[in-house]
Amino acid sequence: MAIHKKEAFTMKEQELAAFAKALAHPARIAILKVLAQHNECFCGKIVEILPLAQSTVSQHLKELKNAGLITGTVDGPRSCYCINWKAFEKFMEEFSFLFKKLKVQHEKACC
Amino acid sequence: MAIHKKEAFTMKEQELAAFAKALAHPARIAILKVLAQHNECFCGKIVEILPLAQSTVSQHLKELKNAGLITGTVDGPRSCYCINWKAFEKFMEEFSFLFKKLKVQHEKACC
DNA sequence: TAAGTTAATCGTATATTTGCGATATAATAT
DNA sequence: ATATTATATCGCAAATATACGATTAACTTA
Repeated sequence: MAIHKKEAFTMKEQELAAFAKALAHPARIAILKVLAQHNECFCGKIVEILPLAQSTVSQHLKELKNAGLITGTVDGPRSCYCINWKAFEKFMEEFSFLFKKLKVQHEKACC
Repeated sequence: MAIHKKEAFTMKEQELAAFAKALAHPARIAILKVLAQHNECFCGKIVEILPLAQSTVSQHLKELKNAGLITGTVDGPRSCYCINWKAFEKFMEEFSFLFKKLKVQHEKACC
């Protein structure tokens, strides 16, 4: 492909795509579930529950963190991860807004 | 990586991830916008608007179609693509449901 | 200080995605 | 029948993503 063309699209399109990408792997959705269900949400707990190696879980956590969906704070030798509900909600709203906007545009264009 | 472990997760997790994946590229979000804004939504129109080669657009359309987000019907020498609003709405609802479920679980776990 | 625990990072292998030109296919128009 | 048009598919190159073992870093405990 040579060069990625993501920068050719609008910031909003890129943002939405990045959010969707963070959720685009079942492991990351499963991790969010674990984080929601357990209050003390450190990496080892997730490794215990999911069928993935520690390094793999750590990598998925990093991606969720980069996307802003979770926060990670150092807690002694551990890292405590939590869902960033505000960011999560914001993204959900933006997707819902996109969907509604598309519907309105479609109605204008064809009906 | 040797082996993908997607099959180790629940069907629902895989479904949601697959939907997110379809939206995980700005080009595909841009394509959905074009489809919503134009009533006659064939491939050439999209190629005209987006800074991508025809084969690339065709590939993105294929992925959106595989994810069930759009339908494509042959219309003479062209293919007419339309957003599958029902499927789109269903997925939006499932994501919104996931989000709400996570919040409820989190409240039970920590408050 | 030494040993143990936890998680991040590195290195590597493999799979998938992205992108495009070229070609093939299918319908239309001349 | 031939040329034209529109799109799908093929083949390739390069970038990314996924997965894991090994190592490193950082903190805790004995």
